[in-house]
Amino acid sequence: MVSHTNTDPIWRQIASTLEDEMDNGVYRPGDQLPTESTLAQRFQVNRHTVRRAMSSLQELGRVQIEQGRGTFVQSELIDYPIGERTRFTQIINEKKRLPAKTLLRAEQVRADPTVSRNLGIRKGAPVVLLEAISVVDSQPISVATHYHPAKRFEGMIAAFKTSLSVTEALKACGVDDYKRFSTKITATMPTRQIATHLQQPTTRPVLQTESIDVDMDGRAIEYGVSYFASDRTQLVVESDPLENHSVIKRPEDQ
Amino acid sequence: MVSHTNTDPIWRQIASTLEDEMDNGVYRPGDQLPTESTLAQRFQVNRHTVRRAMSSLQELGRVQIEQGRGTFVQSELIDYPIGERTRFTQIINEKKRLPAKTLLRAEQVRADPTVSRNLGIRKGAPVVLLEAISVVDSQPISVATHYHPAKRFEGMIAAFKTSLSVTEALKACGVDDYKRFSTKITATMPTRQIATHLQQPTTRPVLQTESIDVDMDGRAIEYGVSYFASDRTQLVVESDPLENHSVIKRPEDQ
DNA sequence: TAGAATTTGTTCGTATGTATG
DNA sequence: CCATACATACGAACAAATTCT
Repeated sequence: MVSHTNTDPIWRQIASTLEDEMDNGVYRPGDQLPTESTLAQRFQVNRHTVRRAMSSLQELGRVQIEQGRGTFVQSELIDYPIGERTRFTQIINEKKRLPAKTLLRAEQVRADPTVSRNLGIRKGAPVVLLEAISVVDSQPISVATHYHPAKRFEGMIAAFKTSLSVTEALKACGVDDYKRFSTKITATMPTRQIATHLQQPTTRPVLQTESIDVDMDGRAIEYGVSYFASDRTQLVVESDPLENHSVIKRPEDQ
Repeated sequence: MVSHTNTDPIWRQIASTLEDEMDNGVYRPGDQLPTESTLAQRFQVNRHTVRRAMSSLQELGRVQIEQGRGTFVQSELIDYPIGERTRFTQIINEKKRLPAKTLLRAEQVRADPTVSRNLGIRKGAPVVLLEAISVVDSQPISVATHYHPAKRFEGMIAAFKTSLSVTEALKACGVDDYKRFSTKITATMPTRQIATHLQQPTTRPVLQTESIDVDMDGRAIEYGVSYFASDRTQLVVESDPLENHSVIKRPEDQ
Protein backbone atom coordinates (compact mmCIF):
# COMPACT_ATOMS: atom_id res chain seq x y z
CA MET A 1 0.00 0.00 0.00
CA VAL A 2 1.04 3.57 -0.48
CA SER A 3 2.17 5.77 2.34
CA HIS A 4 1.75 9.51 2.72
CA THR A 5 4.58 9.73 5.22
CA ASN A 6 7.08 8.17 2.81
CA THR A 7 9.52 10.66 1.28
CA ASP A 8 8.80 9.26 -2.17
CA PRO A 9 5.85 10.77 -4.01
CA ILE A 10 2.81 8.51 -4.15
CA TRP A 11 2.93 8.05 -7.92
CA ARG A 12 6.47 6.80 -7.62
CA GLN A 13 5.48 4.31 -4.90
CA ILE A 14 2.74 3.01 -7.16
CA ALA A 15 5.14 2.74 -10.08
CA SER A 16 7.62 0.80 -7.94
CA THR A 17 4.90 -1.52 -6.69
CA LEU A 18 3.73 -2.30 -10.20
CA GLU A 19 7.32 -2.77 -11.33
CA ASP A 20 7.87 -5.30 -8.56
CA GLU A 21 4.72 -7.12 -9.55
CA MET A 22 5.84 -7.24 -13.17
CA ASP A 23 9.23 -8.57 -12.03
CA ASN A 24 7.58 -11.22 -9.90
CA GLY A 25 5.24 -12.49 -12.57
CA VAL A 26 2.01 -11.10 -11.19
CA TYR A 27 1.74 -9.39 -14.55
CA ARG A 28 3.52 -11.14 -17.39
CA PRO A 29 4.91 -9.68 -20.63
CA GLY A 30 2.05 -8.89 -22.99
CA ASP A 31 -0.57 -8.90 -20.22
CA GLN A 32 -3.04 -6.08 -19.97
CA LEU A 33 -2.75 -4.16 -16.72
CA PRO A 34 -5.91 -3.29 -14.78
CA THR A 35 -7.57 -0.10 -15.95
CA GLU A 36 -6.53 3.20 -14.43
CA SER A 37 -9.81 3.42 -12.54
CA THR A 38 -9.34 -0.05 -11.07
CA LEU A 39 -5.83 0.77 -9.98
CA ALA A 40 -7.01 4.06 -8.51
CA GLN A 41 -9.49 2.15 -6.38
CA ARG A 42 -6.88 -0.39 -5.36
CA PHE A 43 -4.36 2.22 -4.22
CA GLN A 44 -7.04 4.55 -2.88
CA VAL A 45 -5.82 7.47 -4.94
CA ASN A 46 -7.12 9.68 -7.68
CA ARG A 47 -6.90 8.36 -11.22
CA HIS A 48 -4.50 11.21 -12.06
CA THR A 49 -2.01 9.78 -9.60
CA VAL A 50 -2.18 6.39 -11.28
CA ARG A 51 -1.75 8.08 -14.64
CA ARG A 52 1.43 9.77 -13.42
CA ALA A 53 2.79 6.39 -12.34
CA MET A 54 1.83 4.79 -15.66
CA SER A 55 3.49 7.58 -17.56
CA SER A 56 6.75 6.99 -15.72
CA LEU A 57 6.55 3.26 -16.43
CA GLN A 58 6.07 4.02 -20.09
CA GLU A 59 9.11 6.29 -20.07
CA LEU A 60 11.07 3.44 -18.56
CA GLY A 61 9.85 1.19 -21.36
CA ARG A 62 8.10 -1.16 -18.93
CA VAL A 63 4.56 -0.72 -20.28
CA GLN A 64 2.88 0.42 -23.45
CA ILE A 65 -0.13 2.68 -23.11
CA GLU A 66 -2.67 2.57 -25.92
CA GLN A 67 -5.52 5.00 -25.98
CA GLY A 68 -8.88 3.28 -25.98
CA ARG A 69 -7.36 -0.17 -25.57
CA GLY A 70 -5.51 -0.31 -22.31
CA THR A 71 -2.04 -0.57 -20.82
CA PHE A 72 0.14 -3.57 -21.56
CA VAL A 73 3.27 -5.00 -19.99
CA GLN A 74 6.21 -4.63 -22.33
CA SER A 75 7.00 -7.93 -23.98
CA GLU A 76 10.32 -9.57 -23.26
CA LEU A 77 13.42 -8.39 -25.05
CA ILE A 78 14.86 -10.65 -27.70
CA ASP A 79 18.63 -10.92 -27.40
CA TYR A 80 20.22 -10.34 -30.78
CA PRO A 81 23.89 -11.32 -30.68
CA ILE A 82 26.30 -9.21 -32.69
CA GLY A 83 29.49 -11.01 -33.60
CA GLU A 84 31.47 -12.54 -36.40
CA ARG A 85 28.63 -14.88 -37.25
CA THR A 86 25.55 -12.69 -37.26
CA ARG A 87 22.80 -14.53 -39.15
CA PHE A 88 19.18 -13.77 -38.48
CA THR A 89 17.49 -17.05 -39.31
CA GLN A 90 20.08 -19.15 -37.50
CA ILE A 91 20.06 -16.92 -34.40
CA ILE A 92 16.30 -17.04 -34.04
CA ASN A 93 16.09 -20.75 -34.73
CA GLU A 94 18.61 -21.44 -31.98
CA LYS A 95 16.31 -19.60 -29.58
CA LYS A 96 13.51 -21.98 -30.60
CA ARG A 97 11.50 -19.11 -31.97
CA LEU A 98 9.97 -18.74 -35.41
CA PRO A 99 11.88 -16.49 -37.83
CA ALA A 100 10.32 -15.01 -40.95
CA LYS A 101 11.00 -12.26 -43.46
CA THR A 102 8.84 -9.92 -45.49
CA LEU A 103 10.37 -8.63 -48.68
CA LEU A 104 9.78 -4.93 -49.30
CA ARG A 105 12.10 -4.14 -52.20
CA ALA A 106 14.46 -6.05 -54.43
CA GLU A 107 16.07 -4.20 -57.27
CA GLN A 108 19.28 -3.09 -58.86
CA VAL A 109 20.37 0.50 -58.21
CA ARG A 110 23.54 2.59 -58.47
CA ALA A 111 25.85 2.95 -55.49
CA ASP A 112 25.62 6.30 -53.71
CA PRO A 113 28.80 7.59 -52.02
CA THR A 114 28.03 5.84 -48.73
CA VAL A 115 27.39 2.48 -50.30
CA SER A 116 30.37 2.74 -52.60
CA ARG A 117 32.70 3.62 -49.73
CA ASN A 118 31.54 0.75 -47.56
CA LEU A 119 31.60 -1.85 -50.30
CA GLY A 120 34.87 -0.54 -51.69
CA ILE A 121 33.48 -0.11 -55.19
CA ARG A 122 33.33 2.97 -57.37
CA LYS A 123 30.54 5.54 -57.15
CA GLY A 124 27.58 4.75 -59.37
CA ALA A 125 28.53 1.12 -59.77
CA PRO A 126 25.51 -1.21 -59.93
CA VAL A 127 24.47 -2.76 -56.63
CA VAL A 128 21.72 -5.15 -55.60
CA LEU A 129 19.37 -3.60 -53.04
CA LEU A 130 17.30 -5.82 -50.76
CA GLU A 131 14.92 -4.39 -48.20
CA ALA A 132 13.11 -6.70 -45.82
CA ILE A 133 11.42 -6.89 -42.45
CA SER A 134 12.66 -9.50 -39.99
CA VAL A 135 9.87 -11.07 -38.00
CA VAL A 136 10.01 -13.27 -34.90
CA ASP A 137 6.90 -15.08 -33.71
CA SER A 138 4.85 -12.79 -36.01
CA GLN A 139 6.29 -9.66 -34.39
CA PRO A 140 8.51 -7.41 -36.52
CA ILE A 141 11.87 -6.82 -34.85
CA SER A 142 13.88 -5.08 -37.53
CA VAL A 143 13.71 -3.58 -40.99
CA ALA A 144 16.92 -3.72 -42.97
CA THR A 145 18.36 -2.59 -46.29
CA HIS A 146 21.17 -4.68 -47.74
CA TYR A 147 23.52 -3.71 -50.55
CA HIS A 148 25.63 -6.16 -52.54
CA PRO A 149 27.94 -5.45 -55.49
CA ALA A 150 25.83 -6.37 -58.52
CA LYS A 151 28.87 -7.44 -60.52
CA ARG A 152 29.37 -10.43 -58.27
CA PHE A 153 25.85 -10.93 -56.95
CA GLU A 154 23.60 -10.49 -59.93
CA GLY A 155 21.59 -13.53 -58.90
CA MET A 156 20.87 -12.22 -55.41
CA ILE A 157 17.43 -10.83 -56.22
CA ALA A 158 16.05 -14.07 -57.56
CA ALA A 159 17.81 -16.15 -54.92
CA PHE A 160 16.56 -13.97 -52.07
CA LYS A 161 13.01 -13.98 -53.39
CA THR A 162 12.88 -17.75 -53.23
CA SER A 163 14.78 -18.35 -49.99
CA LEU A 164 14.09 -15.08 -48.12
CA SER A 165 17.48 -15.54 -46.49
CA VAL A 166 20.61 -13.49 -47.08
CA THR A 167 22.82 -16.41 -46.13
CA GLU A 168 21.08 -18.75 -48.58
CA ALA A 169 21.05 -16.15 -51.34
CA LEU A 170 24.77 -15.54 -50.89
CA LYS A 171 25.37 -19.26 -51.02
CA ALA A 172 23.52 -19.40 -54.33
CA CYS A 173 26.01 -16.79 -55.57
CA GLY A 174 28.99 -18.89 -54.57
CA VAL A 175 29.71 -17.50 -51.11
CA ASP A 176 29.84 -20.53 -48.83
CA ASP A 177 30.84 -18.59 -45.75
CA TYR A 178 31.24 -15.00 -44.65
CA LYS A 179 31.71 -13.01 -41.50
CA ARG A 180 30.70 -9.75 -39.93
CA PHE A 181 33.49 -7.25 -40.28
CA SER A 182 32.09 -4.34 -38.31
CA THR A 183 28.89 -3.09 -36.76
CA LYS A 184 28.18 0.51 -35.81
CA ILE A 185 25.33 1.17 -33.46
CA THR A 186 23.40 4.37 -32.77
CA ALA A 187 19.99 5.26 -31.38
CA THR A 188 17.56 7.41 -33.33
CA MET A 189 13.88 8.20 -33.46
CA PRO A 190 12.15 6.28 -36.25
CA THR A 191 10.65 7.87 -39.32
CA ARG A 192 6.94 7.25 -39.70
CA GLN A 193 7.65 4.65 -42.35
CA ILE A 194 10.05 2.68 -40.19
CA ALA A 195 7.77 2.94 -37.17
CA THR A 196 4.97 1.52 -39.30
CA HIS A 197 7.12 -1.36 -40.49
CA LEU A 198 8.14 -2.12 -36.92
CA GLN A 199 4.58 -1.67 -35.68
CA GLN A 200 5.68 0.70 -32.94
CA PRO A 201 4.86 4.29 -32.00
CA THR A 202 7.08 7.03 -33.44
CA THR A 203 7.78 8.12 -29.87
CA ARG A 204 9.87 5.04 -29.04
CA PRO A 205 13.49 5.00 -30.21
CA VAL A 206 15.07 2.47 -32.54
CA LEU A 207 18.54 1.00 -32.68
CA GLN A 208 20.24 1.72 -35.98
CA THR A 209 23.08 -0.54 -37.03
CA GLU A 210 25.36 -0.24 -40.01
CA SER A 211 27.23 -3.38 -40.82
CA ILE A 212 29.77 -4.71 -43.26
CA ASP A 213 30.11 -8.39 -44.07
CA VAL A 214 33.15 -9.82 -45.84
CA ASP A 215 33.90 -13.13 -47.49
CA MET A 216 36.71 -15.33 -46.23
CA ASP A 217 39.16 -13.47 -48.47
CA GLY A 218 38.24 -10.23 -46.74
CA ARG A 219 36.36 -8.70 -49.65
CA ALA A 220 33.21 -6.75 -48.76
CA ILE A 221 30.12 -8.59 -49.93
CA GLU A 222 27.43 -6.70 -48.07
CA TYR A 223 26.73 -3.34 -46.54
CA GLY A 224 23.56 -3.16 -44.50
CA VAL A 225 21.56 -0.62 -42.53
CA SER A 226 19.10 -2.05 -40.02
CA TYR A 227 16.58 -0.55 -37.63
CA PHE A 228 15.67 -2.62 -34.59
CA ALA A 229 12.57 -2.09 -32.46
CA SER A 230 14.34 -1.29 -29.21
CA ASP A 231 11.27 -2.21 -27.17
CA ARG A 232 11.55 -5.79 -28.35
CA THR A 233 15.24 -6.16 -29.08
CA GLN A 234 18.51 -5.97 -27.25
CA LEU A 235 21.82 -6.22 -29.06
CA VAL A 236 24.33 -8.41 -27.28
CA VAL A 237 28.09 -8.36 -27.73
CA GLU A 238 29.76 -11.33 -26.13
CA SER A 239 33.39 -12.26 -26.20
CA ASP A 240 34.11 -15.78 -27.21
CA PRO A 241 37.62 -16.70 -26.05
CA LEU A 242 37.88 -19.73 -28.30
CA GLU A 243 37.04 -17.94 -31.49
CA ASN A 244 39.13 -14.94 -30.61
CA HIS A 245 42.26 -16.90 -30.00
CA SER A 246 42.00 -19.26 -32.91
CA VAL A 247 40.79 -16.92 -35.60
CA ILE A 248 41.51 -13.33 -34.72
CA LYS A 249 44.81 -11.77 -33.89
CA ARG A 250 44.48 -9.54 -30.87
CA PRO A 251 47.78 -8.03 -29.96
CA GLU A 252 46.64 -7.22 -26.46
CA ASP A 253 46.02 -10.88 -25.74
CA GLN A 254 49.52 -12.02 -26.56
CA MET B 1 23.60 30.46 -56.51
CA VAL B 2 21.40 27.92 -58.20
CA SER B 3 21.15 27.62 -61.92
CA HIS B 4 18.19 26.53 -63.97
CA THR B 5 20.37 25.63 -66.93
CA ASN B 6 22.48 23.21 -64.87
CA THR B 7 21.72 19.54 -65.53
CA ASP B 8 21.48 18.90 -61.79
CA PRO B 9 18.10 19.59 -60.20
CA ILE B 10 17.94 22.72 -58.06
CA TRP B 11 17.41 20.85 -54.80
CA ARG B 12 20.61 18.92 -55.37
CA GLN B 13 22.56 22.10 -56.07
CA ILE B 14 21.28 23.51 -52.80
CA ALA B 15 22.23 20.36 -50.91
CA SER B 16 25.73 20.43 -52.37
CA THR B 17 26.15 24.10 -51.53
CA LEU B 18 25.14 23.53 -47.92
CA GLU B 19 27.38 20.48 -47.71
CA ASP B 20 30.30 22.55 -48.93
CA GLU B 21 29.54 25.21 -46.36
CA MET B 22 29.43 22.63 -43.58
CA ASP B 23 32.73 21.20 -44.78
CA ASN B 24 34.26 24.66 -44.83
CA GLY B 25 33.16 25.64 -41.37
CA VAL B 26 30.51 28.16 -42.36
CA TYR B 27 28.20 25.97 -40.33
CA ARG B 28 29.88 23.97 -37.59
CA PRO B 29 28.76 20.72 -35.97
CA GLY B 30 25.87 21.45 -33.63
CA ASP B 31 25.00 24.75 -35.29
CA GLN B 32 21.46 25.51 -36.25
CA LEU B 33 21.00 26.03 -39.97
CA PRO B 34 18.88 28.95 -41.20
CA THR B 35 15.16 28.14 -41.32
CA GLU B 36 13.65 26.67 -44.43
CA SER B 37 11.95 29.96 -45.22
CA THR B 38 15.22 31.86 -44.89
CA LEU B 39 17.02 29.42 -47.15
CA ALA B 40 14.17 29.57 -49.63
CA GLN B 41 14.64 33.32 -49.77
CA ARG B 42 18.39 33.03 -50.06
CA PHE B 43 18.22 30.57 -52.96
CA GLN B 44 15.15 32.21 -54.46
CA VAL B 45 13.18 28.99 -54.53
CA ASN B 46 10.06 27.54 -52.97
CA ARG B 47 10.29 26.09 -49.49
CA HIS B 48 9.52 22.64 -50.92
CA THR B 49 12.70 22.77 -52.90
CA VAL B 50 14.72 23.56 -49.79
CA ARG B 51 12.93 20.75 -47.95
CA ARG B 52 13.90 18.29 -50.68
CA ALA B 53 17.52 19.33 -50.23
CA MET B 54 17.31 19.06 -46.44
CA SER B 55 15.77 15.63 -46.67
CA SER B 56 18.67 14.40 -48.77
CA LEU B 57 21.16 15.87 -46.28
CA GLN B 58 19.38 14.07 -43.47
CA GLU B 59 19.56 10.79 -45.36
CA LEU B 60 23.26 11.38 -45.75
CA GLY B 61 23.49 11.88 -42.00
CA ARG B 62 24.77 15.43 -42.37
CA VAL B 63 21.95 17.23 -40.54
CA GLN B 64 19.31 16.55 -37.95
CA ILE B 65 15.85 17.95 -38.57
CA GLU B 66 13.68 18.58 -35.50
CA GLN B 67 10.09 19.66 -35.88
CA GLY B 68 9.39 22.89 -34.05
CA ARG B 69 13.08 23.46 -33.27
CA GLY B 70 15.02 23.67 -36.47
CA THR B 71 17.68 21.89 -38.48
CA PHE B 72 21.09 21.26 -36.98
CA VAL B 73 24.44 20.24 -38.36
CA GLN B 74 25.17 16.72 -37.21
CA SER B 75 27.91 16.81 -34.64
CA GLU B 76 30.80 14.48 -35.20
CA LEU B 77 30.19 11.04 -33.79
CA ILE B 78 32.77 9.60 -31.49
CA ASP B 79 33.36 5.94 -32.24
CA TYR B 80 33.26 3.98 -29.02
CA PRO B 81 34.60 0.48 -29.61
CA ILE B 82 32.95 -2.35 -27.70
CA GLY B 83 35.15 -5.36 -27.29
CA GLU B 84 37.19 -7.40 -24.90
CA ARG B 85 39.25 -4.36 -24.00
CA THR B 86 36.74 -1.61 -23.40
CA ARG B 87 38.45 1.11 -21.38
CA PHE B 88 37.26 4.67 -21.58
CA THR B 89 40.42 6.63 -20.83
CA GLN B 90 42.59 4.52 -23.11
CA ILE B 91 40.07 4.58 -25.96
CA ILE B 92 39.76 8.34 -25.92
CA ASN B 93 43.48 8.93 -25.52
CA GLU B 94 44.14 6.80 -28.59
CA LYS B 95 41.85 9.12 -30.54
CA LYS B 96 44.02 12.06 -29.43
CA ARG B 97 41.08 13.56 -27.58
CA LEU B 98 40.89 14.69 -23.99
CA PRO B 99 39.11 12.28 -21.63
CA ALA B 100 37.79 13.32 -18.22
CA LYS B 101 35.39 12.07 -15.59
CA THR B 102 33.06 13.73 -13.13
CA LEU B 103 32.25 11.74 -10.03
CA LEU B 104 28.60 11.83 -9.03
CA ARG B 105 28.36 9.17 -6.33
CA ALA B 106 30.73 6.80 -4.57
CA GLU B 107 29.32 4.71 -1.77
CA GLN B 108 28.72 1.24 -0.47
CA VAL B 109 25.21 -0.20 -0.94
CA ARG B 110 23.49 -3.60 -0.91
CA ALA B 111 23.06 -5.59 -4.11
CA ASP B 112 19.56 -5.52 -5.57
CA PRO B 113 18.39 -8.58 -7.53
CA THR B 114 19.76 -7.32 -10.84
CA VAL B 115 23.19 -6.49 -9.45
CA SER B 116 23.46 -9.73 -7.52
CA ARG B 117 22.52 -11.79 -10.56
CA ASN B 118 25.05 -10.08 -12.79
CA LEU B 119 27.91 -10.18 -10.31
CA GLY B 120 27.10 -13.70 -9.20
CA ILE B 121 26.87 -12.75 -5.52
CA ARG B 122 23.98 -13.17 -3.10
CA LYS B 123 21.16 -10.67 -2.82
CA GLY B 124 21.84 -7.91 -0.30
CA ALA B 125 25.59 -8.48 -0.32
CA PRO B 126 27.59 -5.24 0.00
CA VAL B 127 28.72 -3.70 -3.26
CA VAL B 128 30.69 -0.61 -4.16
CA LEU B 129 28.68 1.80 -6.29
CA LEU B 130 30.43 4.34 -8.50
CA GLU B 131 28.52 6.79 -10.66
CA ALA B 132 30.37 9.09 -13.00
CA ILE B 133 30.04 11.12 -16.17
CA SER B 134 32.51 10.46 -18.96
CA VAL B 135 33.56 13.60 -20.77
CA VAL B 136 35.44 14.03 -24.05
CA ASP B 137 36.76 17.44 -25.03
CA SER B 138 34.49 18.95 -22.33
CA GLN B 139 31.39 17.32 -23.84
CA PRO B 140 29.60 14.66 -21.79
CA ILE B 141 29.54 11.34 -23.63
CA SER B 142 28.02 8.98 -21.13
CA VAL B 143 26.85 8.62 -17.57
CA ALA B 144 27.55 5.27 -15.98
CA THR B 145 26.92 3.38 -12.76
CA HIS B 146 29.44 0.70 -11.83
CA TYR B 147 28.98 -2.02 -9.24
CA HIS B 148 31.82 -4.03 -7.71
CA PRO B 149 31.64 -6.71 -5.01
CA ALA B 150 32.60 -4.83 -1.82
CA LYS B 151 34.19 -7.89 -0.31
CA ARG B 152 37.00 -7.85 -2.83
CA PHE B 153 36.98 -4.16 -3.80
CA GLU B 154 36.60 -2.26 -0.56
CA GLY B 155 39.33 0.14 -1.57
CA MET B 156 37.60 1.08 -4.86
CA ILE B 157 35.94 4.22 -3.54
CA ALA B 158 39.12 5.84 -2.32
CA ALA B 159 41.11 4.61 -5.32
CA PHE B 160 38.55 5.87 -7.81
CA LYS B 161 38.30 9.25 -6.11
CA THR B 162 42.00 9.84 -6.58
CA SER B 163 42.48 8.36 -10.07
CA LEU B 164 38.99 8.85 -11.57
CA SER B 165 39.65 5.73 -13.58
CA VAL B 166 38.02 2.35 -13.17
CA THR B 167 41.05 0.58 -14.61
CA GLU B 168 43.41 2.34 -12.18
CA ALA B 169 41.11 1.76 -9.22
CA LEU B 170 40.87 -1.93 -10.04
CA LYS B 171 44.63 -2.10 -10.30
CA ALA B 172 44.87 -0.61 -6.81
CA CYS B 173 42.69 -3.50 -5.65
CA GLY B 174 45.00 -6.09 -7.15
CA VAL B 175 43.36 -6.61 -10.55
CA ASP B 176 46.13 -6.13 -13.08
CA ASP B 177 44.03 -7.03 -16.06
CA TYR B 178 40.41 -7.73 -16.89
CA LYS B 179 38.19 -8.09 -19.90
CA ARG B 180 34.69 -7.34 -21.08
CA PHE B 181 32.55 -10.45 -20.84
CA SER B 182 29.30 -9.18 -22.33
CA THR B 183 27.56 -6.00 -23.39
CA LYS B 184 23.83 -5.62 -23.91
CA ILE B 185 22.65 -2.63 -25.89
CA THR B 186 19.22 -1.03 -26.06
CA ALA B 187 17.83 2.36 -26.99
CA THR B 188 15.64 4.30 -24.57
CA MET B 189 14.47 7.82 -23.94
CA PRO B 190 16.49 9.47 -21.17
CA THR B 191 15.06 10.46 -17.82
CA ARG B 192 15.29 14.16 -17.11
CA GLN B 193 18.22 13.49 -14.80
CA ILE B 194 20.21 11.58 -17.40
CA ALA B 195 19.37 14.09 -20.10
CA THR B 196 20.70 16.83 -17.81
CA HIS B 197 23.90 14.93 -17.14
CA LEU B 198 24.39 14.36 -20.86
CA GLN B 199 23.40 17.96 -21.66
CA GLN B 200 20.88 16.86 -24.24
CA PRO B 201 17.13 17.29 -24.70
CA THR B 202 14.85 14.63 -23.24
CA THR B 203 13.45 14.14 -26.73
CA ARG B 204 16.66 12.58 -28.10
CA PRO B 205 17.23 8.90 -27.41
CA VAL B 206 20.19 7.43 -25.55
CA LEU B 207 22.03 4.17 -25.93
CA GLN B 208 21.84 2.09 -22.78
CA THR B 209 24.46 -0.58 -22.25
CA GLU B 210 24.69 -3.19 -19.54
CA SER B 211 28.11 -4.72 -19.24
CA ILE B 212 29.92 -7.34 -17.23
CA ASP B 213 33.70 -7.34 -16.78
CA VAL B 214 35.60 -10.35 -15.51
CA ASP B 215 39.14 -10.87 -14.28
CA MET B 216 41.51 -13.25 -16.02
CA ASP B 217 40.15 -16.12 -13.94
CA GLY B 218 36.68 -15.43 -15.27
CA ARG B 219 35.24 -14.04 -12.04
CA ALA B 220 32.87 -11.09 -12.37
CA ILE B 221 34.46 -7.93 -11.01
CA GLU B 222 32.11 -5.29 -12.39
CA TYR B 223 28.56 -4.83 -13.53
CA GLY B 224 27.85 -1.51 -15.17
CA VAL B 225 24.94 0.38 -16.68
CA SER B 226 25.85 3.23 -19.01
CA TYR B 227 23.84 5.77 -20.95
CA PHE B 228 25.49 7.21 -24.06
CA ALA B 229 24.42 10.42 -25.81
CA SER B 230 23.48 8.91 -29.15
CA ASP B 231 23.90 12.22 -30.96
CA ARG B 232 27.59 12.25 -30.12
CA THR B 233 28.40 8.58 -29.83
CA GLN B 234 28.39 5.51 -32.00
CA LEU B 235 29.15 2.11 -30.54
CA VAL B 236 31.38 0.05 -32.78
CA VAL B 237 31.77 -3.71 -32.76
CA GLU B 238 34.71 -4.78 -34.90
CA SER B 239 35.93 -8.26 -35.48
CA ASP B 240 39.50 -7.18 -36.17
CA PRO B 241 40.66 -4.20 -34.13
CA LEU B 242 43.84 -3.98 -36.21
CA GLU B 243 42.14 -2.92 -39.37
CA ASN B 244 40.99 0.66 -39.26
CA HIS B 245 37.89 1.12 -41.32
CA SER B 246 36.43 4.38 -42.47
CA VAL B 247 33.35 5.60 -40.69
CA ILE B 248 30.09 4.74 -42.28
CA LYS B 249 27.85 7.46 -43.56
CA ARG B 250 29.92 10.26 -42.02
CA PRO B 251 31.75 11.88 -44.92
CA GLU B 252 33.48 14.38 -42.65
CA ASP B 253 35.46 11.58 -41.05
CA GLN B 254 37.23 10.53 -44.22
C1' DT C 1 0.34 28.12 -16.72
C1' DA C 2 -1.68 29.95 -20.97
C1' DG C 3 -1.13 31.69 -25.25
C1' DA C 4 1.52 33.77 -29.05
C1' DA C 5 5.29 33.18 -32.15
C1' DT C 6 8.44 30.23 -34.53
C1' DT C 7 9.71 26.24 -37.14
C1' DT C 8 9.15 21.94 -39.39
C1' DG C 9 5.57 18.46 -41.37
C1' DT C 10 1.63 17.36 -44.46
C1' DT C 11 -1.55 17.79 -48.06
C1' DC C 12 -3.90 19.94 -51.43
C1' DG C 13 -3.48 21.92 -56.38
C1' DT C 14 -1.01 23.60 -60.56
C1' DA C 15 2.46 23.72 -64.10
C1' DT C 16 6.55 22.34 -66.71
C1' DG C 17 10.19 19.42 -68.67
C1' DT C 18 11.88 14.82 -70.00
C1' DA C 19 12.00 10.09 -71.27
C1' DT C 20 9.40 6.18 -73.32
C1' DG C 21 6.82 3.81 -76.64
C1' DC D 1 3.00 13.68 -83.16
C1' DC D 2 0.65 11.93 -79.29
C1' DA D 3 -0.18 9.63 -74.81
C1' DT D 4 1.68 8.34 -70.64
C1' DA D 5 4.54 8.29 -66.67
C1' DC D 6 7.69 10.46 -63.74
C1' DA D 7 10.58 13.98 -61.61
C1' DT D 8 10.92 18.75 -60.66
C1' DA D 9 9.23 23.17 -58.98
C1' DC D 10 5.93 26.65 -57.15
C1' DG D 11 1.91 28.27 -54.14
C1' DA D 12 -1.29 28.11 -50.33
C1' DA D 13 -3.15 26.50 -46.26
C1' DC D 14 -3.14 23.98 -42.21
C1' DA D 15 -1.17 20.59 -38.61
C1' DA D 16 2.13 19.53 -35.03
C1' DA D 17 6.01 20.42 -32.06
C1' DT D 18 8.74 23.56 -29.62
C1' DT D 19 10.12 27.89 -27.49
C1' DC D 20 9.36 32.21 -25.42
C1' DT D 21 6.79 35.66 -23.09
